[in-house]
Amino acid sequence: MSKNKKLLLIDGNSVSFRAFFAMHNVLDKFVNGDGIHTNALYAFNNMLEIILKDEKPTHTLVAFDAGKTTFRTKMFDEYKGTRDKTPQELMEQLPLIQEMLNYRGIKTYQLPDYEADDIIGTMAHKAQLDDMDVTIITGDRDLTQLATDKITVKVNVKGVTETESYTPEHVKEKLGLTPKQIIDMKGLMGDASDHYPGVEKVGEKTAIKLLNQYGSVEGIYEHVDEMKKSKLKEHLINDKDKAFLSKKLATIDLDAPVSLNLSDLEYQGDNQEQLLQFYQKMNFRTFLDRMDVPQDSAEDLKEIKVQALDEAAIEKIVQSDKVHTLIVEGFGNNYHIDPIVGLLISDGTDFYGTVDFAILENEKLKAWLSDSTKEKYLFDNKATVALLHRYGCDLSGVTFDMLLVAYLLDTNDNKQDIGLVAKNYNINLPSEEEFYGKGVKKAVPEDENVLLNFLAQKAKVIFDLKDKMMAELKDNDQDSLYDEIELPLSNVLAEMEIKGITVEVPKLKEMENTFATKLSEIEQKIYQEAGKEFNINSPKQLGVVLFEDLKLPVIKKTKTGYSTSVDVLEKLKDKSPVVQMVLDYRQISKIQSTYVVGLQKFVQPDNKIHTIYLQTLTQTGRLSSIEPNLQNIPIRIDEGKQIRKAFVPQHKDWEIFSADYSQVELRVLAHISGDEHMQEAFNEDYDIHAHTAMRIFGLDSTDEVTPNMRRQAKATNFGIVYGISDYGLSQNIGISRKQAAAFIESYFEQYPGVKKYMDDIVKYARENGYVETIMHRRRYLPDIHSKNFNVRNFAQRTAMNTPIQGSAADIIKVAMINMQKMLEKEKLQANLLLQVHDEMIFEAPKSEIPTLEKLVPSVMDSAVRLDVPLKVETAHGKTWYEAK
DNA sequence: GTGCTCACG
DNA sequence: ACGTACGTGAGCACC
Repeated sequence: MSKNKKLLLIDGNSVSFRAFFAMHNVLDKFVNGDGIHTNALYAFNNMLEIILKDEKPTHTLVAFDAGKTTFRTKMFDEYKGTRDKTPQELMEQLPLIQEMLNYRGIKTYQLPDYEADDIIGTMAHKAQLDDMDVTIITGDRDLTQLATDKITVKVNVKGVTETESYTPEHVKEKLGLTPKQIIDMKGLMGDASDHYPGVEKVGEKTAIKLLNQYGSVEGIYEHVDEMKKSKLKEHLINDKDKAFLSKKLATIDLDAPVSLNLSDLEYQGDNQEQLLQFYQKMNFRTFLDRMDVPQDSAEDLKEIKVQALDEAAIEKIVQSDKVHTLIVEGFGNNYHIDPIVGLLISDGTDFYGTVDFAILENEKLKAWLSDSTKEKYLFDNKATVALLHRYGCDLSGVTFDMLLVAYLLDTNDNKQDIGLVAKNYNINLPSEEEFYGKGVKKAVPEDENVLLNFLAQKAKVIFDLKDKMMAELKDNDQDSLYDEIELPLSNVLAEMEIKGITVEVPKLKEMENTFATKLSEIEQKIYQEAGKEFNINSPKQLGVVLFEDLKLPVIKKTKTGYSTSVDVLEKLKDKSPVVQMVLDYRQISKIQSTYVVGLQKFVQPDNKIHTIYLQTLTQTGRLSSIEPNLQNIPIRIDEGKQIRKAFVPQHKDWEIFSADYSQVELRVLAHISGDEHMQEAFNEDYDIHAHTAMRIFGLDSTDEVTPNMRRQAKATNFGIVYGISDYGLSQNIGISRKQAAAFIESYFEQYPGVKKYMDDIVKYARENGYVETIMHRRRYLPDIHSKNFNVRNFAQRTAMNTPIQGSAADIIKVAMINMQKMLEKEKLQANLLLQVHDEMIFEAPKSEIPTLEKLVPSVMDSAVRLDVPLKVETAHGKTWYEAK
């Protein structure tokens, strides 16, 4: 009857579930005035707005599951038996979601004894008979069996705002099956998450193969007798009943006793008034903003009156006892060189701003900035300190750095953007990109009032969110991580960056010439061998030469062609002389472009490189270093290591001094796992890798350990820290997967505490949604609940690794802060210049080296108290090269 | 802008 | 059966 009618069907339970876990990391931020969590509600509504806009349905229905028992549990009482309980924080939101849907003019429905799937199947079927187009939105793939020419099934991917569309063509492309055959596939393979069995040893691959041959479960069993004798045939025969039962369980009912007519589903559109009240009750600012209704002006950020930051204003500021928020706005991402564009100071009531930096020469303002009794809030202390330093100002008295707090609360808030943080709290402040534009359009607004108003908005947001964020920090037991580690560290890092490390450019120039000659030599040889000239740096062109012209065997492929990575080339070394040449070329070319040439671009007129440490980026709590990255200067191969000869102390008669923690991650593991054998090894200061080798190879003494055994044990220790898999270990040390699995088993037998830690931490992550370090640094792991095997496994390995890597990061951060204090206290001239995850690099007068050799290890090994000792090794020399 | 490769811990 | 080591940044080719 109607070509242009369109029905939108949503699986309420599965989408709510996904919405909940997609925003699980912000669970505590989304709480309304009544203490009810609203994260799933928020994400669900966000998705709904996008879907309604895209689909423009005329009819809508959201189906929910009615209860625990269904006709399926009657057929098979373990159906969905082992499924985790729905979290309480989600349970309380389900009625709210239904309420909101009502206000949005969308019908909701549930039916005793039936799942949402069956309601959707039935209504989709009805609508199809009526010639309507149907779109189904769901969080899980079970519904894809419903796809037809008229019915499209869209499955949420990555959260809920993106979907993957399943049409019959798409199913064919992905699986090589028709949608209906998905039921047969599930019958054969079963479903782990719904907890019903299929045929033993039959997974997706086998199921698809069988169905391509025989069409359906019925078809398979008609021909099962004709199959060749095989394990598969045996399993099929043994599990015939299971296959048919599972197929039934997997089949969505298209004729459930649903008491709805299509006309009941007509989309009504929003009830503005009720929806408005509802959003207000839920504190949904973003949605209120979109509703285009007048708002409470007290909360409105749109216009803030900014007064001039002049001498009169400064007088008021310095006289005041109030806390002030300070915005020093840089433009560009390198605050060591890019310009400052604006300055704003506010006590929350008055906002004083200027774009004229002569004001920073004002002595009263200078004194106020450096006065530690004058309390200040800001966003990004390190950047602010660095910017002000360039104008001869010191900064002190900062107690709230919103950047650091946001990152500690959730390591995913690592975009260094105040607008993005504000959005997490439902406050509509433009992001840097939204305000300044991006790409070629990126620019400071011509009208300075526009800019100052933006800065005022930032200041206001900082005031508005400070209490809430600090309270969250306390709830998470992270206040001392912030007060005692991250905030003091930001000052230490600022000092290190500002100080910079001296580089001898002539030394780099000299290397550049040497390597250039070497490169062109190898280049010519490669061309000769290959019989043609080509770009060796192009993996594509290189692939053609190696695998087509020279016909070398293809070991690995990438998405786009042949892989030419080191591990592939290593295996092809003896097949053709050109392979070794390419390896040599690659090595030198990397050193040349990234380091010899690359680093020179960063040397400033003071002959120094000033890197930027990102303190709020990594998921584990480590630092990272950019522009340039000084944490990956070559050391493993000698040609590369030469680069370090260009890094020198800033004065004659000074030296570079370095100190690193020995096996800090394994010591952390020994501590947090409490494993007796591993702790003993460290307490007795044994060679840990040899000791591990002795244990896993069942030897009586470390004297029997061969170098190869030690090497393998070392790799296993690393693997353990990374959240081991037999495959990963086998690849790394070139043994079979079986052998690797045996190593791991033996390892866990010898170190049962480690095994227990691995099991417990994954369980902890599942129950709490996050893991934490010894200093309570948190990392949320929503993927721990993923249905996807790979995604879930990755999250599990992360759960194992993060507390280890993160605690090691905590430890060195404490050591850096203590070290800086100690240098000051002892009035040493030595400067802390660099940090490379487990080591600190200093420059110091030669005369101070003996002092440092005692002092630095003692500060580092006493940074925290673990159940095993920390061990520190030091070295020094004229250049960084010699300090190792 | 994305993918590949490779430098570090 | 699935396809894997953990955490980063930068240069180059190619679209």
